[in-house]
Parts: sequence; structure tokens; C-alpha cells
Amino acid sequence: MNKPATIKDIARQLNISISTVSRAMRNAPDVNADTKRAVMALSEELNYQPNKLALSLRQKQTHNIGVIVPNLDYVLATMVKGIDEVALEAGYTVMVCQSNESFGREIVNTRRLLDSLVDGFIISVSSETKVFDHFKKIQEYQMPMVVFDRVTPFLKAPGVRIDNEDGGFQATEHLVEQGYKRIAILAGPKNLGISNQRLDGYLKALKKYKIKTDPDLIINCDFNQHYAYLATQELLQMKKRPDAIFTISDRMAIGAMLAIKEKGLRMPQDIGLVGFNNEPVTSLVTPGISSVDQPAFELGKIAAKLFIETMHNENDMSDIEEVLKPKLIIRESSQRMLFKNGRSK
Amino acid sequence: MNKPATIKDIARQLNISISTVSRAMRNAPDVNADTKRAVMALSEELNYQPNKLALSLRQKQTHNIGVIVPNLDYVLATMVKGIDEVALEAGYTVMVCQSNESFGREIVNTRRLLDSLVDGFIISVSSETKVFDHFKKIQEYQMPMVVFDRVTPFLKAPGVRIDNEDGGFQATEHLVEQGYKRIAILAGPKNLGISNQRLDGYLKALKKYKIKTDPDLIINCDFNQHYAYLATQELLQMKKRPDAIFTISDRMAIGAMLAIKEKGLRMPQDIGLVGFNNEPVTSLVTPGISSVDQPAFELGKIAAKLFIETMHNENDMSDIEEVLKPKLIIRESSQRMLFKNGRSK
DNA sequence: TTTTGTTCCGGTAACGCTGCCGGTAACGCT
DNA sequence: AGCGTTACCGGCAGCGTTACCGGAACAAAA
Repeated sequence: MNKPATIKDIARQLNISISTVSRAMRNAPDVNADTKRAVMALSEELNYQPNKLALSLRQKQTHNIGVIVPNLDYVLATMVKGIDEVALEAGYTVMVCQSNESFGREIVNTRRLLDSLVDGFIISVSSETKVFDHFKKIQEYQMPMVVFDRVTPFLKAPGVRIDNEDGGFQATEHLVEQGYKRIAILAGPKNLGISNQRLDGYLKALKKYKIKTDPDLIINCDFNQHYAYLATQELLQMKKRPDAIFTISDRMAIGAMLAIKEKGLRMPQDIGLVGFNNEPVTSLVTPGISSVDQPAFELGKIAAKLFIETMHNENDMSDIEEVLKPKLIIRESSQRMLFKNGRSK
Repeated sequence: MNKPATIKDIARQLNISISTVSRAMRNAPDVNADTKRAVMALSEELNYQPNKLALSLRQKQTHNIGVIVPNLDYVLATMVKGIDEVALEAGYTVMVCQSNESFGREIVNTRRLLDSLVDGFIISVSSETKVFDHFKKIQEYQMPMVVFDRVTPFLKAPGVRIDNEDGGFQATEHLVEQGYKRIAILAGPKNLGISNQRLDGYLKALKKYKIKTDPDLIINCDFNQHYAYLATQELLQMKKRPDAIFTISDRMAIGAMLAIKEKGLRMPQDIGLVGFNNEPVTSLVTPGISSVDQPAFELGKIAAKLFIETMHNENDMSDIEEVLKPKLIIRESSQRMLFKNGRSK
């Protein structure tokens, strides 16, 4: 066979009308059982596949979901896998587009998918994005849209995220409990929600333990290993240098670790370190890096479920925001107490 | 605006025919400049976006590329980024599907995209795949198809890959030069091309240096950290245990490293280790793991370029196979000579 | 016999767009 | 005046599919 078969071909060969074939295909009630069988048999033989394009054009839905992510690092790839899982189950195909943390790329991708390629979007915004018009356009077109991981108050849409504040709090409280006094934080870009929420958790923990916050210990830098490396170098050159660092991503933690090692400081004795994401690498380096684990796969699945609900549900769901709890995984990089106890014994 | 505007709307409002609007849009020569301007102005105002579905249905091409990958680990994600880069430039949108190294999933994804969603495929086959009928179907439909990274002789299509044999050779030769005598290899699944090619390189290097190959030192195991860990444990329990291990992926190298450390052996003094892929993690662990670097981003770009060429080119290109050279990055895990020299001094 | 109801099927229009053909008006040339 | 040429535009068909309507054939009820 050269060209793929259509219902027309089947109709012609069976000497029936295309309407009947169409109905038989969809197992409609008002078609004779024999006819149905014949259609099925022939369509099998011709290897008939319904043309999705025509179908989409006709019924104005594509059964595709546009997924826009800033990148495909460990966490996001895991989330996408979760989305994929649920979407496939529900009969949707996902189109993944990476914005590369670039605002311009995000716009291009959105426009592209918006051109009748998808029924809606599942989005995690780029860190560069400060204007959300291109996403609002999605909503103007009445398209369902769900945000995940990186949600923002500027976008009114159902979403799922982890409790970043709690994560930041857990990490910081743990460092306090381990006896660290001057705890620095490498926060991410200033306009990024997850960055600020983790910072809030940090601040809340300090407040709880009545530790004064020192603005010099709060560094906003890009989500990037090298910047974290540079920032840590600066931190360690202060006259009153911090004795612990909480970085809001593991990539940044790695950068910090490199700077710390270079300086000849020991973890956790001289300086404590906690990261975020619980990427596999944290358990592979020496010392292992304590890190806040987030249920990424689960989060992806929930995002897709929310999307499908939004599709099938008429009423407004934009108030829904599911929040998953993260969980600090403690490794060597922050366990100073082990050494303290050892010494005092 | 509620529903997106169509050329029909524009035609009606301007009191001209649909055809004229269509021509004006495409900047056809035979339409009055004023009419053209009016159409442009109104389409701007109505925020008109041509309906891609209708277009695709009409001219039987979607300008989408289906990308099927077994997973989205570091290397593949980088390759996909390369594909994305070139594809976007050329006006194509990519649809990424993960098969999760599952044969069944691969089939489902292929079928889905095949249903008139894409103009062709760029594929890296799952490690589970031993039958290629679903991919051959793509070719039966006359669809362009390019394979990358994991190419297989069972699929006659233009492709791009790295010189895996050379990579295996470089790694093994390096170990030999460092004075290791009993070099084991953790090869991947037996049916996987990249696995066998790297194994061939290993064998070739041993042959060059007249080292007898020992079948006990050649382990086929799954592409997976844990299996590598178990396999290494077994290797280290042999009466004549190997003094070096070459693993054909970094994930496996990590697994091997864990087993080695657990056993209390030192790298590189007691045992040498070389991985493959040069993932960031190799430079972060202690000791740093030597690893064969592959130009993943570049490879992705070439894959996309091949695809586009195949699209625009009528003649058969299935003989084309571009091969990129990998490059061994030497780190501590295999540099025994440093210690040997140190001792002898 | 006529009426009423089932069961099954075909024709038509439409989704949004483009390719093709043909047509009109205006102009210039013989 | 008649002709061809040019510039511009509209109509129609069709891509593959489904929704809707109407109708034939036959059986059952009146």
C-alpha cells in the first residue's frame, strides 16, 4: 500500500456509503452487525488508521497537550514522565517544548502550539519570564491551562507545586539544629516564585529560632552551577564567613561544594551544606549532600490529572492549587552533630 | 474575541472572497496592493492565526517531527536540545515521546504520531527493542526517518552516531597504558548496537596489546546503576579479580564505584575505572571518573539536519551514516601512573 | 388496508484552508 | 471597432472526517 487508506476506500470497496463506514467504525448503534463486521474486517486488512488531522479539524479538538518547560533537567524530566504517564492513559499525546529558560523561546513555542496544535497547556514557566501575556492569550482562547512546579501569582490557573516554603524551612531548621549559627542562602532569580518561597522558609526558620537575618548572607544568583560557585567564593571571603549554606537547587549546591573544597574547608565540620531536589548526584559525591526531596513524578501525574479535569469540567478551577510536601533527606554534608558528639565523648 | 478568527471572517467583513484573502495572506502576486493592505490590517486586528490543522490536512504535511527516545537522561536530553535547535530554525516543531526503554511503549508512541501528526521521525531505539516492524511501517508510509545515537543495522535509514568502537578502544587502551592487566568490561544489553560496538573497541584494544581476553571479564548487564553494582560485586569476588573496569555508561560506572568503595578498594591504585558519556556527575564524585565524552548536542543538530535534508531530497539517503568521534576525558579514577611514579620516586 | 414504528442506510453540509479554473473590466494596440 | 493582454478577483472542489436529516424497507399494530 502506498497512501494510507481512508473511510472512502473502505466505502467504495464495500459498496456502501462513507457515512455508514464512519458509523461502523465508531460502533454506532444504528448499523447492521454484518455490515459492522465487514467494515472491521476490511479496515483491518487495509490497515486503516483514522486521520487525526481531519478528526481534529472536524471536532475542534486535537487530543494533544502542550507541555512547556524551561529545560529537561532531572526534576523536570521526571515530572514530564509523570505527565506523560497519565496523559497517555487518558488518550492524550503530549508535545514537549523546552524554552531553555529563555523568554523569547517560550513565546515562540507557545504561539506554535497555540495554532490549533493542542487542546491546552501544562506549563512550568521559564526563570527569565516576567511578563505573562503569551500565557494569558492561552486563556483568552478558552484553552485549559495548568501550571506546575513553578507557579506564579501572575497566572490565574489551576496548579500543582510543592510546598517550597516548607522545604526551605526544613532545610534551614535542620541546619540550626545542627548548631550552625551563620546560615547563608543561595536563592535563585528574584522574580522566580519557587526561589522566593524557599527563601521565605529560610527566613521563617531563622525567625523561629530567633536568629537575626543578615542581608549579606542572602544571595540572589542564577540557577546555575557556575554562578553558585562564584557566589560561594565571595561568601567564604567575608570576614565573618557563614558556617552553613542552603542552596535552593542541587546544581547550585554542587557549585558551592566545589568552592568550599577549593578553600580547603571540611563539610560538615567547618561548613554545612543543604541542597534542593534530591538529585541522584547528591548521594554520589563525597560528602553526600543533604537535600530536600520533592515528589517529582507524582507532581507530574497530578498536573496531568488536573489538566484532564479542567478539560472535562465546565466550572472554573483556577483556584485549585495542590501543594505537595517535600522531605529533607539528611546526608553527611550537614550532620555536624555526629562530629560534635564524637568530640565530646 | 471568543472563537479564533478565520479567513472567512475577514472575507465577510471586507466584502471580498475567501480566495482573495487567502492569496493576500500568502502574499501572492496577483492581488491588489490596497486589498492586500486591508487584509493585513484586519487580520492583525482580529488577531488572525491560520489554522494549522486545516493547512496540514490540505497540503498533507504537518511540519512536525516526531522524536522518539528511550528516556530523557543527560545525554539524550542534550541531543534532543540539539534537534530542537535546528528543527525550530527550519520551521518544524518537535514532538518528543519517551518510550521508557519499553518496547510496547515505543510501538504505542509510534502509532500515535504516525496518525498524521508528523511528517517524519527522528528515532533512538529502546534497548528492549528486538523487532523493528513498527519502524519499518514508517518507511512503508514513505515517511522520512532518521536514526540517531542508537542506530541498528536492522533499520535502513540515514543516521548519525558516535564512533562507539573508537570510544571503547580509547578507554581500554588508556587503561592498558596505565598498567592495568586484568581489564573487565560491563557491557550493556546484548542486542544493543552501541553496547556491542563499545565491546568491540575493548576487544580490539586488548588484541593490539596482545592481552588475552577472558570471557569471565565480559559482563552483559542492563543499562542500570543497580545491575552494574551487583555485577561489580561479583567481579570483585573472583579469585583472580580484575584490576580495572570499563563500563559503557556513567550510570553503570557509578554503580561500579559504589561496589568498589564498599569493598574498601582504592581507585585508581587498586582498581581502575572508566565510564562513558562524560556526564557532569563524573567530575563531581571522588575520585573523578574518567569517561568517554560524546558530542551530544552536535549529534542532535546533525540528526535534525539529516532529517531536513531527507525531507527536501528525493533520492535515497539511507546509506548515509555520519559518525562523530568521541574523546576520552581522563580523571583520577584511572590514572594509576601518577601513583606508580610517585612511589618509585 | 392503513397507520405506526424499527432498523438501517445514504446524501449533504461543514470544519478552515488552498489550487485551479474561469471570468470581468480596463487598457493598449492594430 | 475589434482584438489580445494584463490585473485582479470569485467559485468550486476537495483534503478526511462526522453530525444531522430524511427516507426506504419491512414488520407490527390499528
